[in-house]
Amino acid sequence: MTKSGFRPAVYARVRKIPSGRVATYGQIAAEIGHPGAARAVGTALAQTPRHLQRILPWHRVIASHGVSRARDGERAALQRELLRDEGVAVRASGHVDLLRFQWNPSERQRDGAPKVRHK
DNA sequence: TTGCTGACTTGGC
DNA sequence: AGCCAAGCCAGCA
Repeated sequence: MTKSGFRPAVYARVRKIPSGRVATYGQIAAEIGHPGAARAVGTALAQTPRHLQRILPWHRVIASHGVSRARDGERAALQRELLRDEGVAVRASGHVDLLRFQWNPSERQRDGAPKVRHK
């Protein structure tokens, strides 16, 4: 395959992320067969065409340490708001508990109310 | 082809 | 806990 179609693959994958769950850039990259291309995934989303921006749940894609680095930008603010609205707990610092909210393609359902493990 | 850029990741301080 | 430096990869001039 001469043309991997990296970006289209990214968009298709992101669109499958269920509400109330999140995925990391590295995770998306690995899922489409390009492990290590986390950075490229970020670039792809940054260059998302207008017609896709409204149907693409870009806010469900976060960095491994939490919400995108641009936490001072409007983007991050909106992202936190959208995620929180879907039931994802976003801390004030912007980081998310991936152990609870990270989307695992292998496990169907499990969305909406992730089990809170009490110690 | 080379070189630079970026919504990243990991490891070390 | 947060900040810095190096390593990765795809897209574009």
